[in-house]
Amino acid sequence: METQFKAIKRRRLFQDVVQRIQDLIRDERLKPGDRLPAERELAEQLQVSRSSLREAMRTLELQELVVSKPGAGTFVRAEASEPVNDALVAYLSEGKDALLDVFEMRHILEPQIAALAAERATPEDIQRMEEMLAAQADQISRGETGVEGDTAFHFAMAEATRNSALVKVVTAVADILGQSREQPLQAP
Amino acid sequence: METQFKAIKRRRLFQDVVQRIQDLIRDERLKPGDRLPAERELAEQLQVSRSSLREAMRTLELQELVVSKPGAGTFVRAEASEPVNDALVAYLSEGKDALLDVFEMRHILEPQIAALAAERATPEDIQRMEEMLAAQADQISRGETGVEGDTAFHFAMAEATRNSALVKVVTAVADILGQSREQPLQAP
DNA sequence: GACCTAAAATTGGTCTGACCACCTGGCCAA
DNA sequence: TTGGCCAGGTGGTCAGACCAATTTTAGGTC
Repeated sequence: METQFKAIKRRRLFQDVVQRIQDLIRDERLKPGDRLPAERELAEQLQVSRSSLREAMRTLELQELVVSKPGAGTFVRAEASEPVNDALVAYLSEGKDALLDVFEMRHILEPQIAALAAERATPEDIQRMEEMLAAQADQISRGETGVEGDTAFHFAMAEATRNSALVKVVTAVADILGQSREQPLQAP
Repeated sequence: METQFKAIKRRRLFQDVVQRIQDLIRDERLKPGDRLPAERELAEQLQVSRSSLREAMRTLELQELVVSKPGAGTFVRAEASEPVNDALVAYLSEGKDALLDVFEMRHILEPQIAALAAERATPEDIQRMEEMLAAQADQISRGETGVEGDTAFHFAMAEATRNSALVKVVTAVADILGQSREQPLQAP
């Protein structure tokens, strides 16, 4: 009989440090552009050696959360959201039929988001969405496709849900679909 | 007078080491499961200090190319079939109430995914999902939470939709929610 | 005061050597 | 065969040092 043992995963010091600093950034106690304390000082504050702290820094740097500059210091990265969003876009665009899949995902999300948005939208949200729709109608009347307006409307609706995760995904999806329209011709 | 500046990009030592080992793995001179030379030895071979080598290891580990086991050694990772996109996970985890938002997104996706899966699932898919459910029930009967089984079931269902985008998002969501259970206590 | 320059202080990058906890494998006794 | 014990190897962590790039500061000039 096999009893099941919880896999004891060894926790390394630098991982705790990474977590700690990630939290500080997420909670916006560290804002983009801020300089972290010097390695020696930070190591002492966190009660770890500089070696461990530096291994944590390499991790954070690879996650594009911070950037180290010799002689200057280590800084919280300024443009966090946009480039990371690029990564999401690239990731979701990978693979065969990715475009169709993304389109389908949007189709799935759309009604649910609309429902959520309807629950939570403030008058301001509604006004914004109406503006988006008006802008879209305007675009179409000018003979354009109205794609930009459509994208903006979906984005506004996602924001009205007050759900950051949905906003991120919708943004990425809109990006991908928008991109695909702009470059209809592709490699064989 | 033309002074031409060669684009000086500051290159750090550990980055060279990373490159070197990446190449070895790509060229299959290092195959999955292989053990790398010990840190002390490898450092001497590459003519760098152990500190720099270790920073390189953290990078390779974050790229999921190798894994270090205390007392045992560092091994080339068996290729992960569906590598979890850390960037996506980190991105969706950003911000206030991110966890709640992610949870809500899963709640939104769930019924839709189930519907899609129901349409497209093959007998094999169904069998797999049944196995997942059985495993989950088994876990619960042993007094566990059944979380792993639950996660696996959702993943199987997402795969049954044949939609790669959904699989990716569901995987990331499961990862985030799973992570949050493992680390309940945090910094003050 | 404004402006430039060079020394001093600060900071990340690297190195060295050491100690610890853990894993492995071989040896030996029960 | 089984189980315990021990030595060697390995990753994890630490402390202190030096180097190179950068920032800050202190003088000095106009």
